[in-house]
Amino acid sequence: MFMSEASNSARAAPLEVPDRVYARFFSGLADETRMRIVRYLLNGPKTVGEIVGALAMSQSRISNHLSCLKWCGYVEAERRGKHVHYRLADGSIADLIRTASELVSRNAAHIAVCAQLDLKP
Amino acid sequence: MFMSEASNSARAAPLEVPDRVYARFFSGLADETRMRIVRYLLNGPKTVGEIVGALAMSQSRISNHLSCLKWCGYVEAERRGKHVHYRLADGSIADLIRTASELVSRNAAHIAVCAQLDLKP
DNA sequence: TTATCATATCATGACTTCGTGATGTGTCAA
DNA sequence: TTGACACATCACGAAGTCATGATATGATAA
Repeated sequence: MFMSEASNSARAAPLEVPDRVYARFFSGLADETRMRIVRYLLNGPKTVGEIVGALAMSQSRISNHLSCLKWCGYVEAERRGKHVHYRLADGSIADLIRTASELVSRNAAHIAVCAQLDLKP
Repeated sequence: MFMSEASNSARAAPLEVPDRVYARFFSGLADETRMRIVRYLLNGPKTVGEIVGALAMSQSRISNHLSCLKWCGYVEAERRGKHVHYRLADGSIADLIRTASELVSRNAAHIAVCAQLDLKP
């Protein structure tokens, strides 16, 4: 069927997820715009227009990033009439942010200086 | 002083961390090589040489990524003689990976197909 | 010292990602 | 239907990231 994967064994084993997929997943949050969207959605579901207004960014920009976030499973979309409502796909996404907060706040100033990944300072 | 930031108020407020810094932080895990290193370090501290051997990658490649991970606060280094031992900087990094695991495994196949972020399928 | 092992840093080219502006799709009301 | 509104998609140029190979640094032993 559609997108099967290692479904030959009797019981669904812990399903070894390749590191490449983990990296892709985290790259969903590795962008300022997407991070702002996700954190804005912590306040509850919002339409695209609301997000565009709140973040003061172009519609195509927001829409592009939303599609990226949706693909990675961070958000879910639901059409209601002319509007599309986006919400965080799972409560544990907030946990993810929270855990990161603790780690980040310990050396935020340090990380902030890093303009490029290869050229840290 | 060096790298001050919003340190004018009497009490250290929750220290509003800009989204740009969160994004930078997560970009530390947004690379397959770095993810492999981090997950390998879940087994305990390792020297650079051990990591190079285990992941079968060039020394400069590993070293570059380690310095990136160190900068973002994922790992800490300690020199002992000729060797440098790297370890995860904090126990909650394992939590981060664990939380992500649950989210990822729900649609690993979906994420895996995403070859490029903008060009999803 | 000098040689050697272990690790770090750097410049370069290939590749990826981002934002923008233009255009496409879907929905509803008139 | 047509028009207008809300959103999605696309191509392109600018900027960022990665792996590589060469070179630099640090530590120990001879």
